[in-house]
Amino acid sequence: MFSKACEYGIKASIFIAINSFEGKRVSPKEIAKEIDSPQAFTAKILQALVKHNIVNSVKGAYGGFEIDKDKTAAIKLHHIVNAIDGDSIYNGCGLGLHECNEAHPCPVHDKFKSIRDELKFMLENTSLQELALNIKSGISFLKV
Amino acid sequence: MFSKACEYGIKASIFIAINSFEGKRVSPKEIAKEIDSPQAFTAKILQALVKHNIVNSVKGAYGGFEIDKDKTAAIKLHHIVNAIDGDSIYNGCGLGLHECNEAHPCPVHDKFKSIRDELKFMLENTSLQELALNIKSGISFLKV
DNA sequence: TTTATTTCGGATATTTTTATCCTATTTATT
DNA sequence: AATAAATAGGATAAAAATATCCGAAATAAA
Repeated sequence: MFSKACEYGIKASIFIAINSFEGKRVSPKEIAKEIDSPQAFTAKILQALVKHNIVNSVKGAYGGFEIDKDKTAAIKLHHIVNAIDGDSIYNGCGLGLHECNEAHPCPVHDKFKSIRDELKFMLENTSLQELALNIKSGISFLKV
Repeated sequence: MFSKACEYGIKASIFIAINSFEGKRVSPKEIAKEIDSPQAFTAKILQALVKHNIVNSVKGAYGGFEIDKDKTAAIKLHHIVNAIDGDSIYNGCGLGLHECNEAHPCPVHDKFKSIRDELKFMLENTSLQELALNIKSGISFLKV
């Protein structure tokens, strides 16, 4: 579904959000430990998230990664997914046709339509805030 | 969503089915041309489909690949997808957790639930026969 | 039995994804 | 100004996915 990079990116964003609620910045090391991912690779993904203005980074001593508290409700899953994997999951053709639409559909175009739409809706309407709150309250988990 | 190999496998199966309706066997060369895929790689995928009893192969002169006419209605997309990609698309965790279920859900477990279920249902209830008939009648397309 | 045709399957190559390492740069503190 | 602590980013490595090549084996027809 998602690439590894994207999975790490989503989980990292959630962990950063949780800490930002409490005014804490976190390092790639802490993040990687908490989401069970390779540290250096995670750092690279964080760079991408910073470039896409999803995550904010502060260099130097006492620096780290953070997310503006007031932005977590506005940041939706699709922002993160788009930044890392692009939009092909819900916009691309299920069978890889270059041109696939109502007028020229691939064999599974119609079968996939509602699935793709539901996926897109979910990604566009799920906020980082709610995911972070669910982790915080022990409703869901970032690893194992 | 699916791997390239799986995309090719689905399209190849459809093309073979169409030809089998007319009692014709097809070669990797014809298949690759018709579904716009690399020939040798497609041949490898066909071997996998043969091993999984989805496609039948006949060696030697006048040989080629075919699918038992009477099996196309029973062959569902999930048979092909499972043979090539496994079941992780609809059974695996969306964020790659090793253990992800109602009791220990990942952050998107619930959000994905209906999407995964719908995808699974679709794959289990879409037959090769209907996909092949749609291609045959010009309703859908295998390439471009 | 020979020949032509065709799939099978092992070896290899290429590309993409995933992952690691090291140095440069930035910044707060002393 | 010096130092220590961080991220940034380029170079490289490893693994997986995608793709190609070629000889072996099987089979129908001549």
